[in-house]
Amino acid sequence: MTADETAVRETGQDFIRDIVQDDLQSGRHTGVVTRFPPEPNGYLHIGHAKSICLNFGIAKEFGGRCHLRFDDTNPTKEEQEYIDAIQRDVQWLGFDWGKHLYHASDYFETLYGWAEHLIKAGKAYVDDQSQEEMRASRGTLTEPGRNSPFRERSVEENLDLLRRMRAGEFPNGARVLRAKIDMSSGNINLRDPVLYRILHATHPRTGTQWKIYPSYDYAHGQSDAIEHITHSICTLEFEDHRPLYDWFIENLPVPSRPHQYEFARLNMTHTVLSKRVLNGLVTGGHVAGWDDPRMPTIAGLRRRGVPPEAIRDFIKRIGVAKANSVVDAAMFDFSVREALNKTALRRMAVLRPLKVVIENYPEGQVEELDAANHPEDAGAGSRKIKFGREIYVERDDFMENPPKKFYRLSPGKEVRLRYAYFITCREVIKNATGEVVELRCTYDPATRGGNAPDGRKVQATIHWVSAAHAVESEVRLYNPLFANPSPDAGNFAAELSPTSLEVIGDARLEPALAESNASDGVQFERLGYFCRDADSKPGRPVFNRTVGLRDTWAKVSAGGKG
RNA sequence: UGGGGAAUAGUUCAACGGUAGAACAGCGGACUCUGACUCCGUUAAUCUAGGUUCGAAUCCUAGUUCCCCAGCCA
Repeated sequence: MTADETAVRETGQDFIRDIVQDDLQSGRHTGVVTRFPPEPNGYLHIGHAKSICLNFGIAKEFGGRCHLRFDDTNPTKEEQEYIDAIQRDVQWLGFDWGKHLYHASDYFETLYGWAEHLIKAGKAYVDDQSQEEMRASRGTLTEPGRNSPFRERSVEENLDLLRRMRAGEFPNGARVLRAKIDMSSGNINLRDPVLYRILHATHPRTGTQWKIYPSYDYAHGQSDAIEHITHSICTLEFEDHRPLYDWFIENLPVPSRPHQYEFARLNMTHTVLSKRVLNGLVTGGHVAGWDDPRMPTIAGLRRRGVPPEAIRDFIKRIGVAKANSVVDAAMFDFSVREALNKTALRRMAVLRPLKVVIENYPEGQVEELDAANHPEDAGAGSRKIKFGREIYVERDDFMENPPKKFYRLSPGKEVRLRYAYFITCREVIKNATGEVVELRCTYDPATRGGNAPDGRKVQATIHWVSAAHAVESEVRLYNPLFANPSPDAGNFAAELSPTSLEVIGDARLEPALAESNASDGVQFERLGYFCRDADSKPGRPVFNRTVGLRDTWAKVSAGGKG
């Protein structure tokens, strides 16, 4: 290998980019054209994001282009709603197909013409066998299939039959057009695959114009060729379709010679990335819709507050290879936190309020304190927060009988109220059942703003909101849909986690949060990243937890090592 | 008993015959007006057995394990 080649190699990040690079370098292609080819039969999910980032990413990196092409060859499953949602999601992810929006249905006439071409070449025939007969004669994984009794029809008869199929003369399932390849092939895809089936259905784009529809295998590669796709990138399960892909390309007068490459699809712990299951979750009412924030759909992640750059970063981190794998969901959370940490403004919110009365603070007095919007970014500015005699703190930030490593509030202990004062817990008030309902504390006026002139330190800083000014809010805490890291997709309903959604009805927010209208993520200090949900009503905002902050204390306390 | 693929730290990827490296997770520490962030340190891997070679994760042979394929779905 020359030094020059070594230098080039270093920019390759995965085996597909290596192939693209080699093809460009060797002159096999002068430019790169890829495509993202969704079937509009469901919403896009994080697994599709991998393919989207790969296809659009490669096009961008190598100065080529990427088409968005709907693989709309099965009108019984496809809907306009999905077509619209897919475009919205790809755009939101940050990719632009420009004017290159296509549909396999754009090529129906050309594909049909090529079907007649195959018949005339003696390479396709109309089969009258029933579905059951075809299955029976296809053979098994270990036994070869048998030729159809209709395999040797004349060109004239085949042409006539195909034309009558197109004209709608036959009912669904009566006949199919098959390629004449090899019924004894070890590769079942080559045992005379179906090219066209009769489907009396309404297509979102072509309406009732067509009575026959091409199969995936017959449509996909030819669509690639028509669009001059150079690298047709798909997932592993299509690996043994490649010989068929190539067979069509070699036997048809196509305008270009695309090549198919396969990579391993994404799998993640605690979720299921299968359109069938996701569809089942929606139609079965297990979730609130395709954009339920617990869903791994792009729409769901967006509603949960995940920024598109976090998804792109995650996809970049997991890489591309041919080995099946399951990515730890913690890796996704990391990308989300990393993206949000940079941009999310800091705010204070108390999820589970515990009232605190500051006994030595003048009754009726209110003052304004400065709070940074982003401690690591002075450019984000600051805001005023109101402080008064009665405040709320987080119930989790108080323990009557704390273990040794509990730094927060407990009887006699002094802590800092973020951006405000040091307070010391003097008294614990309980109700009849023994539940702590209020804390009586004192504050040190000299610590205004959060620093003690005498230099004394406190172990903890806790968040708070002014009771008189706080806005009551609903906060939705999301946890994985499946507690099981590898749920059984075949039995997904039984696998659903009962704690995937926890709704808090009486959270208290600092007023600045009620004013926020944008969907930008905010950090509730010490709690996590949240975003305002569209269900918000005037005076009663609703927030979704996008992801919690890393919580070392939770780990320590859960381990009983306190 | 068919065809097509894949095996490297707990996880996901690198290493393209020449020192097995990163990220996430874990563990320990520093810093801190977020038990966050950041920083530092650290645990931890080539499926097995042969062979070729000065040298093998990489090449060869034989195994093992896992995944995909028998839709008129994609």
